[in-house]
This record gives sequence, structure tokens and C-alpha cells, in this order.
Amino acid sequence: MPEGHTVHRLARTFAELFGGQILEVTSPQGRFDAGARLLDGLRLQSAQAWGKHLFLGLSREDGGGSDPLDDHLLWLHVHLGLYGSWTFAGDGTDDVAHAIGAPRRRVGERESVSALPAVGADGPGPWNPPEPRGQVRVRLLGEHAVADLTGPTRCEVVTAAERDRAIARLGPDPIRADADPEAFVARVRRSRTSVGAQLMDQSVIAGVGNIYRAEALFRAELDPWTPGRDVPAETLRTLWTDLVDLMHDGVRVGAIVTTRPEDRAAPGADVPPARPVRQNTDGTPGAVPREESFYVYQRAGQSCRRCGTPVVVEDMAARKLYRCPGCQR
DNA sequence: TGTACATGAGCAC
DNA sequence: TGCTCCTGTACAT
Repeated sequence: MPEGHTVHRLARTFAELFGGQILEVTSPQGRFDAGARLLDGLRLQSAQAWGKHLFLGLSREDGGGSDPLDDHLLWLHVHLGLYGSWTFAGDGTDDVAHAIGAPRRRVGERESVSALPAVGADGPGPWNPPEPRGQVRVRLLGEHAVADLTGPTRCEVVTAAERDRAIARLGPDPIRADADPEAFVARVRRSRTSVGAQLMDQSVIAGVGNIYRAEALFRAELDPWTPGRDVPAETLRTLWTDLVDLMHDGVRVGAIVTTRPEDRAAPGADVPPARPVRQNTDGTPGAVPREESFYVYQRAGQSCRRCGTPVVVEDMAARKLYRCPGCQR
């Protein structure tokens, strides 16, 4: 269940584990057989993230990933949607162990990497990856690692032109260096649609999901229900800058943490969350525990860490919106 | 074994 | 706005 930072981490992981390698592409589930046949035996040249969209560029050429080959690439376009996940496993070689960490590195909340020896891997030579678990739509098998995709909302093979058209529909991505914050500011202020709803619109800003939406609006002390056109441009620039920082931290750490150290374990920490939520730094020494990671997300009924007012949850465009009525007015 | 829920998005009306 | 699709997990029965 990714937001943009997860997809950027995935792109980086694909480049590290499979970059420049010829991949064996299959669809254990069978629902991607035609696409898998198109990609099978091609070399991974590029791994890119735009918002929540992952694009893996493959070709028959050995071009070292240089841009001039772009027109020759076929792109695997994946959107994880609400349930999608990538699961990685390595053969336990030093290189892979280094790349994926030991004993495991989670790339997103539900993406896991196992460095456990694969089935039958007891010496030099070809290794036998673990059997696919669950409904694996597509499996990418490289020299030392395997990646299994389950539950994507989108998994398709597209041309470079089709990839470009998909990207053109997206707003600026705060994690990308080439993003234009003024495009975001102008787009929000053009509409009377609430700023909270617009933050979830991927054509306004790409990569923001329900958690970053709730948390960034809290940090900006901005009422999510404020019409976009009524939000001062300077406030939106500050919001953008904060999202850039938060989402870059998310890419670096592998988890969403929006609370400042001085606000953790403040009022409200005495009430456990209604449901445990997996954090991809579970077990990592020094990681901020989930119950201290957010100001408002999934903290309905608990006291605001800043003002003590109970956090509320509301429906906005069919999604749950968390906010503090005391701080966000 | 059944049900509810989840960090998303496209489509019909 | 409501429905649908995609899947795994936790919890209740």
C-alpha cells in the first residue's frame, strides 16, 4: 500500500538488483502471460518512479541504460493500488546480500526482501528461487534475485510514447528534482475544490496519498476543507516544501514519519491505536515506532500531540480524512 | 470459514 | 457519489 516514496525506493531497488541484467519474465498467476512473453529475455535498462507509478524499461540492446535507447525500450508499467506489493528474494551471494541487506530489507510497507538461501542453492551455479507465494501476477528473475508482484491495480507493457502520455497526466512529484512547485500552487488555486481533496488528485500532485495528505495539512495548520482558491500561494509553497522534505525522508528511511522528536510520546500516546499498522522499519533499531510516527493519521479520538483536542476522522471523497479541529482551522 | 479493512483509481450515472 | 477491481491479513464466529 504505497505512497510515492515507496515507489521511488522500489525503482532504486530494481536498478540495484536487476540493472543491466537479462530477465526471465513470467506470470505464475497466468493473468499477465501475454505481457510476460513480450518482456521475457530482455535486459533491464531503466527503473523510474513518477508519483505512484513504476516504469521498468527493458530492451534487447545492451546500451547500459543510456537515454538514446529510450525509443527502443518496452516499459513495464506497474501501479500497486491499494493492495499491491513486490516481494524480493536473493540467492544469498555477497553482492545481493549487500544490495538487499541482511537478513532483509523492506522496500515498502508490504514489500519484503529475503536474503535467505533459495531452495536448492547450495553452491556455485544457477540458483533456484523460492516458489511463488499467493497470486503472483508477474515474476522477474535476474542473476541473483527474484521479484514477485501481487495485487497491482495496473500491470501492463507500454511503449515509450504511452509511458510519456501516462506521465503527462500526473502533476509534479515532490520527490523528483525536476518537479515544478509553481505548477502545484497554480493548479490548487485554480479550483474551489477543497485543498484536502486536491492533494489526493494525482494530476495536481503526484505521489501523495492519504497519510502524507493528512500529516502535511496538519503540519501546515491548514483546514483540509478550505477551498483551493482560498489558500494563500505562500501557504501552498510551504506545504510543498514540507512534502518534499517528508517524502525524501520517506525514501531514505523506508517509512512515513512526520512527527518531530519533541512531539512524540506527547498527549495521546497513552491510547493505543485502534489497529496495528505494519511499518516497514519493524525491528529496525532506532526506528520511530508506528504509534509515534503520525500527528493525526489513524489517531481518531486520541489527543492532538500539540493542543490536546481529540483528532477527528471524516469522509472526504470516499476516503478517510484525519485532522485536528484545534490546530487546523 | 466468513468478514472487515487497507497508504488507490477508473468508470457510470 | 457509488460501484468495482486488485489481494493479504487480522479477527470473529
